[in-house]
Amino acid sequence: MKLTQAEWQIMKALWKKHPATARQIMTRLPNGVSWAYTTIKTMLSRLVEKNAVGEQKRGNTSLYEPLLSQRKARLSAFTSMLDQAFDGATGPLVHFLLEEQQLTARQKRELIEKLNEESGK
Amino acid sequence: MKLTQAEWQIMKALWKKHPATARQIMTRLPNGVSWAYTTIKTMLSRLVEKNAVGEQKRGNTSLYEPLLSQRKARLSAFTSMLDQAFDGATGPLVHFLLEEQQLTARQKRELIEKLNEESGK
DNA sequence: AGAATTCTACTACATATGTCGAAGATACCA
DNA sequence: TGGTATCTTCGACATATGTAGTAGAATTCT
Repeated sequence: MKLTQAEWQIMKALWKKHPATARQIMTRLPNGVSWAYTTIKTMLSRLVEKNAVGEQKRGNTSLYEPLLSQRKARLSAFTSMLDQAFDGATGPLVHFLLEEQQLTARQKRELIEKLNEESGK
Repeated sequence: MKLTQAEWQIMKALWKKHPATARQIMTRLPNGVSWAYTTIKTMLSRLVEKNAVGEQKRGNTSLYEPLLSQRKARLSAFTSMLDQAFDGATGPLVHFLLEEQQLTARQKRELIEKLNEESGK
């Protein structure tokens, strides 16, 4: 389930708290993003189509709920980036993470800790 | 410089060896991908537009050359994924990498080694 | 009840992306 | 030198994506 950029915005707002109305989602969008109400409705419809979001009506208003978890969305974003740019190989990615200073010293330390924890169990 | 999926295919073929003609690129595409010659030309034109690829004519034939390095392309793919799906925070990504078994035991070991090397210097 | 507000369902439209085909210019081979 | 293969340039078309307007139904306020 690959989300587009705009869809990510909607999903993030929805993951924060749900179920939620389109109106609520609108208020939760990041500052830079100011979409028309109908734009949000359109995005939601498309997400419902894709089964990434569920919709139930309460009165004349729709309540939306994520069907796609953030974890899965992330996994999908990650693996598709990995396939695309690193031919699916985590090896080069790891190399890249280290070489490109994508990790701060602190993160590296934490990473080491976690890795050690894991190898310990 | 964000590349689309199709553009990645072309770039990968071009990175392998360059300069290269459209025809050569065609033969280097992965097995699954069998685009018409003109499709490849179209992709190349668009990449030239974007300054990701340079073009020089030799006779009536164009020679193409990457202007965008694989490193930069990867960096861009990575950071845009990171921004999109992990709000730009490597912390959650690292967590994710470990939790989701995205790394094999061997990779984790290597990672530890590298991290240690680094912290040592 | 009538007006104002808010929703939904549709439609629309621009730009991006994936994929070519056609037509004319070039190059190469018998 | 004529034919055949190959290139290039343009244009085209479908689907995806971003963004929103309109019209009519439902709800709410006064």
